[in-house]
Amino acid sequence: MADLAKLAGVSKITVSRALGDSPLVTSETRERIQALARKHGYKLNLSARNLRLRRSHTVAVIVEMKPSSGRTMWDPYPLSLLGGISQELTSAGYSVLLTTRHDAGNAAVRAADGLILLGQGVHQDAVKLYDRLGLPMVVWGAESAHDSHVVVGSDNRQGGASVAERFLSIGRRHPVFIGNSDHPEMAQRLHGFVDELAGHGIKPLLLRRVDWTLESGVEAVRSLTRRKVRFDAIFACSDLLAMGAIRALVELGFTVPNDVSVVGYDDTPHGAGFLPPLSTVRQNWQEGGMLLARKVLALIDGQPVASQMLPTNLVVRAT
Amino acid sequence: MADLAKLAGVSKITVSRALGDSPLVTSETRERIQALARKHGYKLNLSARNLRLRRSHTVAVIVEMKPSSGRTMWDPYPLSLLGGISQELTSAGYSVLLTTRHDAGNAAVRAADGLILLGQGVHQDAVKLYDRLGLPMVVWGAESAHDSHVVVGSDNRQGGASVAERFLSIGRRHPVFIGNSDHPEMAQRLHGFVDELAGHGIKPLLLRRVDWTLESGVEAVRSLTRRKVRFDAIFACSDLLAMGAIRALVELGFTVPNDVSVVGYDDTPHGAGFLPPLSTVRQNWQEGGMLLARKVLALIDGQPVASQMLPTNLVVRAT
DNA sequence: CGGGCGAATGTTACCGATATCAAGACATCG
DNA sequence: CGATGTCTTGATATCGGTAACATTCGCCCG
Repeated sequence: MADLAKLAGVSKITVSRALGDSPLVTSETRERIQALARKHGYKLNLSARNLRLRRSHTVAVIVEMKPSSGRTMWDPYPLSLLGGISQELTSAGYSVLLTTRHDAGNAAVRAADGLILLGQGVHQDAVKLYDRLGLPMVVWGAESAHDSHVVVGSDNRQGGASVAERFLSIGRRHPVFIGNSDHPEMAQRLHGFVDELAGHGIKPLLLRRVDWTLESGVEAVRSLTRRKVRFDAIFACSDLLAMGAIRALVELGFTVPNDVSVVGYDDTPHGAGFLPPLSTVRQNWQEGGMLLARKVLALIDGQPVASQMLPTNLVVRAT
Repeated sequence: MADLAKLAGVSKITVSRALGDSPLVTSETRERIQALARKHGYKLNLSARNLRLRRSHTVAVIVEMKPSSGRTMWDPYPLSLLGGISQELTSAGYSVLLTTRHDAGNAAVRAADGLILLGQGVHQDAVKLYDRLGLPMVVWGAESAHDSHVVVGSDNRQGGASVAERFLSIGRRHPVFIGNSDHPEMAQRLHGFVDELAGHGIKPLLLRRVDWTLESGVEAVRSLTRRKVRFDAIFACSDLLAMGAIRALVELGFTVPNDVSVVGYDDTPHGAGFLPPLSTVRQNWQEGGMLLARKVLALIDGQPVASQMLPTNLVVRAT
């Protein structure tokens, strides 16, 4: 910047102002200096600016990823969520710092202007951990009554309710829920499901499964038949679970959807390609990401921000 | 740091040295100062350090994402790749800056110490664009003879060849390839496939499909039967294509794998849950990510670095 | 006993930007 | 015509670290 100043025959500060589109400089000098900057490939030094401005223009996104192997990040938090976040933040001039949960104390994270937490649903303690940093923070997941974070998520309650509605409307009377009610988001799906059914005097069977894997779905259905339970509809908390369930059903001689209706959750492309094509509840992740980003930015800006749930919609395919 | 210095009764620089584990300070003072820092919750200011050190300790990861909607990032570049990158970089003290292709000129990207490009396979021009920044750069994808970037990818050639081998070993003689040979990675899968078959005097039918969607797979198979082509094996370049193909085959009255063998690519969890479970070629993304990270770090370090292809392996399931 | 050497710590300058306050040029006004 | 105000630009200090060079001190050795 000093060099540019010399070239333009002005002082450093004038260059700074010109490049920052400050109204304090004549439009003439501004343009002259900007042209000069372009010509010489001048690059602003972000560290210097951040140092002086005492902010980092960075939002840290903390993703829950089991480190090596295990559950990959395939299922619950697809990249489109990250895509939405990234798109929105960078277009606001912010950088996106990606970290996993395990470098919590990371200096770079602490230096961020704001935090977005993804996939912390299971670990409320993790949320508290980051809370201590005292940074503007937005969490993806389910809203819970007794804590005060800003939460963005899809309306899991409504998602569950819409499945119940569908089951009722096609005459199903013995529904089963497969999922993990300890997980806040899943618990809400369950609540929506149960409440809607309760309105019609029906109480679903709850089948608790911790894993979201295919095998888990298979096993769930097998256990149902082992216990000789009567059922005609399954609401699985993820597409993978649903696919596992269908697989087991077919193996056991049931037909889908004639004997048993099955609905999954997430609307993964692979679910759509399943045979038969899976009915499922869709969440709009891209938009969720954009919303998350906008909320942190608002918080950083000091504006009041409220939690928000995005609507979901039931995609009825062949199951 | 100045405050800490006052508290400890030493100078700033001694504090700096103590916290940086420099051998220039007595272990006694070092520990005293470190304890003091912990006690008072001292936080290093990264901007200041980066400014002084003239480096950002940051690697930018540039991801090809269609902005709004369209193909989400589900299919080709799963999060586990990012996970591997992030894990490796942060444990080396680096930050991961996530950006999409569309904020190319981004000041933060230019300030990074290194670049990792993901999903640029289709856009060789994008690679050149970033090349101009003159930063250490590593690209995920297929190695091509006529450019000089450091490339990490999975061995698509070998992947294709292994499918061919399998087809031959089970007596298939009329194989079809579905994919987009303009895409470098896919082209190599095709080459591996074709070369291996050629060794046995067989020439596969090439069915060019640009999209990696389910519908595209369906359509591909329909066009085959419309043209009354004889075929007994399909190698699809993605699991989704394969699932679409199978779906169409079943609709058209073929049985899989009796009439037609089908193999996909990527080993997605959903492919494994498909009915019937999909045979596919697996790539180890997590490891790919870690390798990418290690290579950029080595480049930043000034060490010589070579491209590297990771082995793939064929997972034979029911198709 | 003084010069020399090494270990521990300190002084000063600097990285590259921006905020604050000051100053010069020029127009307006009583 | 001098006072006042507006517009544009500049000098200086500062953000929080670290490198280079300087200093102090104790010890060894001839």
